[in-house]
Amino acid sequence: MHVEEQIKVIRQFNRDYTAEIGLLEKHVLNSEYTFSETRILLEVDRIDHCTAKNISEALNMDAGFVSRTINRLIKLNLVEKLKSEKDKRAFLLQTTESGKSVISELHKKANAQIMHLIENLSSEERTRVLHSIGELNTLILGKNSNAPEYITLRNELKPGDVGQLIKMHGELYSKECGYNVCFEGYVCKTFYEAIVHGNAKLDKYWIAEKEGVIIGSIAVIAKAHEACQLRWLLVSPEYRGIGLGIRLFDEAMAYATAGKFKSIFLETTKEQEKAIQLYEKAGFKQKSTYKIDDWGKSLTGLVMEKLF
Amino acid sequence: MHVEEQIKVIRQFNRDYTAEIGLLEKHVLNSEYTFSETRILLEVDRIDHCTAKNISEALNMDAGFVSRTINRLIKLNLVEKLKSEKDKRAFLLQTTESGKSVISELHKKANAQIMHLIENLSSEERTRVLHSIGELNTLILGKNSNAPEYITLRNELKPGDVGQLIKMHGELYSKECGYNVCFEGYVCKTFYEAIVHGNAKLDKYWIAEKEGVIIGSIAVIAKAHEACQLRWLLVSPEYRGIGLGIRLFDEAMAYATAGKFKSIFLETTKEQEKAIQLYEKAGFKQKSTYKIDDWGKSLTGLVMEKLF
DNA sequence: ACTGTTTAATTGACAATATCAACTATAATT
DNA sequence: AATTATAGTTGATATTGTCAATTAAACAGT
Repeated sequence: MHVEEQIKVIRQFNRDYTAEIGLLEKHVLNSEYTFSETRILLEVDRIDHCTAKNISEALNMDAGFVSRTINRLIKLNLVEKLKSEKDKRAFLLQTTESGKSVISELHKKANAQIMHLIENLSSEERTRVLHSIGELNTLILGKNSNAPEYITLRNELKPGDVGQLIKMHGELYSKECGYNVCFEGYVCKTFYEAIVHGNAKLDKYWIAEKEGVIIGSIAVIAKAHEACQLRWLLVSPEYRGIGLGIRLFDEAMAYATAGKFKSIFLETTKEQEKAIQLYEKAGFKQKSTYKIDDWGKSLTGLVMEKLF
Repeated sequence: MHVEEQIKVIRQFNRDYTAEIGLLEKHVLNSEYTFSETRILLEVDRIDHCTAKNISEALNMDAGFVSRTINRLIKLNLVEKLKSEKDKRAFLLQTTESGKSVISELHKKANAQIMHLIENLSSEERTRVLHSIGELNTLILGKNSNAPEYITLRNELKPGDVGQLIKMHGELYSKECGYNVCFEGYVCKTFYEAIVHGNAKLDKYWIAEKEGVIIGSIAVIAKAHEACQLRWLLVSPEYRGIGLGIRLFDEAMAYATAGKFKSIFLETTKEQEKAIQLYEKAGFKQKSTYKIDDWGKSLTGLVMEKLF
């Protein structure tokens, strides 16, 4: 799609979305108070130690208009002014009890509106909505919410997970290492063997998710002679540098060393210097190497092992 | 995430997004004409055989206000009224030459604004933006733009495609047929064999995409004795019923019968009655069956063949 | 063809919101 | 202490939103 087309699509969306949200807002704010009165009331409640300045900035409103409207709200007994100790020019604003009850009604109404918007969506579709919102938040609004607390780990594989992990491997190693589609085919083989011929009781997978989207993975797969293999350690580029890789690695190693296995090994390539450093720091030793020639460039495969 | 949290996230996004777009609009419409004048002018231009009624509906404006504003635009020589032949109460509105040039400037400004918004994004990130917008368009705004003209077919496999196709197979057959993760593992094997051990010259893949997102697939894979196998026919549920499956199938069959092969076969299960009908209509005959027991339920595999 | 009912557009009156500039009291800076 | 900046207020005015009444044409039913 050309840039011109992209811009057209975005502009159309902006028109439609703001129209839709505008309608919702209109309905919600359509109370016995005026539109601006309610907006300001909500803002006074939202902001702690709120001043008139805060409001005119937050809502992009003229200071004079805000001043007048606040004084109207005070007459209506929804808001009260407290003297600010720090700055005798300014007042601290807060909602009265009666204001709070008005607000609570408004929030109920607004929540009901949004609920109505998504009530016919399946939980899977709601996840898609939230993911898309997260994408636009980061990409368009420049808001990052990669806080670790939103990232969850789970152990069961859901339908589609395997494909998603293969996809991520394919895309990532193509972009960062220049591997071709043969590599992705090879990853398919590793998953096929683990899923279809693996040991359901001993094999363990960790999927790191944010808002329902996979952003990282690792697994411990049982092998002969009480050994196990560490596989598919992966963290999406956008989520690196927040300790997610270490977290996944630690989880996997904790399980591997918990008594069920006597050793662990992994396969990587000489290229992955940073990863090799991590593995060596954790006690892995380089054991053997082999040639890889069909991933688009000549590589040296590396087997690393740690005995418990 | 709880529904309450989801609603909170959505409401926050709505506030932020409308604020952002509002700012853009403000900047764009900040010309020598008033906000409403420009909005109405743009609408007159956008709508063919436009009447005042159309505008007050499209922009959700009071009919009286629209009437006054249009008459002002006429005085400014940006818009002109033509008598409507059909309805002598109404007038047809259209922009004058001078109106058109004003509009063209506005569009330039608006496009530049959006360009500015996305100029620092990589093409991959822009695709993510458009995909998210598409998602919100369907899920929130209820807009379906599944018109066939937006769907493109391509033949090369890009990094991540294989994983995405496996993911789609895993999710789809889990949802629609109740297959377990073993099925997804089996799909991995089929891709592994085709990608790593396939015949790059004879094998051919078709990927159906919409806005950069895969929505369907099919492939013809060369086999021994000048036979070939039809594989991975898949159409996302949201895009069924628009002939995409047939389109993919026809493409694949056209290639298979073009001289390079003497026969084609495919594997499916007895369960897939609709698909089997399609294949039989195209001349495939049921050839043999086999048992499948590890996909979460007992199934009868079916091989179908067509000789050319 | 006549009648009552809608409908597109207009107009008047007025309310709500937006914008600007002037002004007061206080804070911050030098 | 003088200057400059800031929070809030007030007045004037422009723009936008809302409602009800009016006109002329269209429409539906008899």
